[in-house]
Amino acid sequence: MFNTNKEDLNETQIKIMEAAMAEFLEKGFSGARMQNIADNAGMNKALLHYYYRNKESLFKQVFRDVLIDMFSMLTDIIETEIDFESKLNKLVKSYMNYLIEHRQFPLFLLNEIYRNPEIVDQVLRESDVSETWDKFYNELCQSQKNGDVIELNPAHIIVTIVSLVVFPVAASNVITRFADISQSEYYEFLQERIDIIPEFLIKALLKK
Amino acid sequence: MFNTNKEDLNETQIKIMEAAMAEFLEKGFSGARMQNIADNAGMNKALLHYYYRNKESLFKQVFRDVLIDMFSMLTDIIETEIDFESKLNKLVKSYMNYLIEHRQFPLFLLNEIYRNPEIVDQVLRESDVSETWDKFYNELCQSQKNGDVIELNPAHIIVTIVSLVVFPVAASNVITRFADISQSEYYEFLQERIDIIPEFLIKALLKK
DNA sequence: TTTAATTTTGACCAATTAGTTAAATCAAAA
DNA sequence: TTTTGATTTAACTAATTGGTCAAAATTAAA
Repeated sequence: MFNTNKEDLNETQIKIMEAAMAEFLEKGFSGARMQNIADNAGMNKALLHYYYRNKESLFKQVFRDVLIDMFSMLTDIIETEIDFESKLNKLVKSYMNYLIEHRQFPLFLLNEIYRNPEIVDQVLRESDVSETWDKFYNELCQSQKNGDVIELNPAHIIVTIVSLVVFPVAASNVITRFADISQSEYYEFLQERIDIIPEFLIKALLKK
Repeated sequence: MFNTNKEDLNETQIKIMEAAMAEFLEKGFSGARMQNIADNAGMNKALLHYYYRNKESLFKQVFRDVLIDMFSMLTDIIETEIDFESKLNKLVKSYMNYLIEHRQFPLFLLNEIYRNPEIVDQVLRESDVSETWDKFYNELCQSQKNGDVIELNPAHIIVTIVSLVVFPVAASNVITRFADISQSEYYEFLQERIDIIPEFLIKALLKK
């Protein structure tokens, strides 16, 4: 998929990547400051530019890493050969769990892809994300032909699934503020959803 | 709700607000440039500061306007007295239509509230957004008591509805890139969803 | 041990950017 | 017409920020 081997990064590079990821996730590309990254990595700013030509290349690397991380587990599940209902159930549960542990990822991706399409396009093209989705798409079509899944443009079904899984995490800050609840209360709420959503989807999408 | 009367803005202020909104929606707070705003408003940068103390106050005004716009129509519909199914149907359809015409709004709000909670908090508190949601929440509870709506924590129902309505718009750039389709193809797709989603929700949430 | 290459640093630079100031212009009132 | 206050501008400032460079420190090789 990508030719980034985390193994052949030295200690300095790892510290840079950790600090850079924290900074970019929190502030986004335009809000992030190279000086902050250097400080939090415990080093001189010039050393950042020694390892990464400029802010953009450092950002690209972070973006790559986030994208890989977000889709590798997804790919693993989609590749396994089980019936559609089980796969849907496992996919949704695993992914919701994953997103709850990486709450910053969805909004980061949504945002940077919106604001920086050029930077991001090439990274996206290098990945095999779309192939993975193709496989799921085809299995969905097959399940529809088998009469297991309701008749509805499969693209709509996929967007429905993704919406229900991703949005509550991407919008967690907005929701906690609007509903005036604490982060931990909302965390509990999301935990509940891990059981509710697969059930909801299976009821709504599968013919019984 | 807010005491901003668009009527008592002079021509200059209107030009500023239009240019500022375009800039902030496209680039976000940290990516936006006062110079760009001045240029696109066809004026000197100092004039910006004559009307708005600083970038932050200008941004707040834009944020306010977006928030008001996004929730005023919502409020109108929620306030009308019709049965729950009709209200849900109308709410979802109107709002999806609205969002398709204002695609930049959802991601803008998600993002700025995440990155700038302080700036945004006071604007949020001034609004009566939460009251509006309370009314909908109560009507939902009532419909559950009447046996019209399935038993499920109403908060989960509301988040489910909002996810399905908002996410496909907020993520439109990501989805068009991942699915490798054009903006206009996705626009068609969203138009289809305006009929699909209310139907889907009513089937999933209402007892028949 | 000496030499060469790599890694790290402090000090600096150039460009950008938000914000200021004082003067000029304009409109309305006296 | 003159004066007064509001509006607009050009030129400027101070601070921030991404990026550079030459030298120092460290590590690896000879």
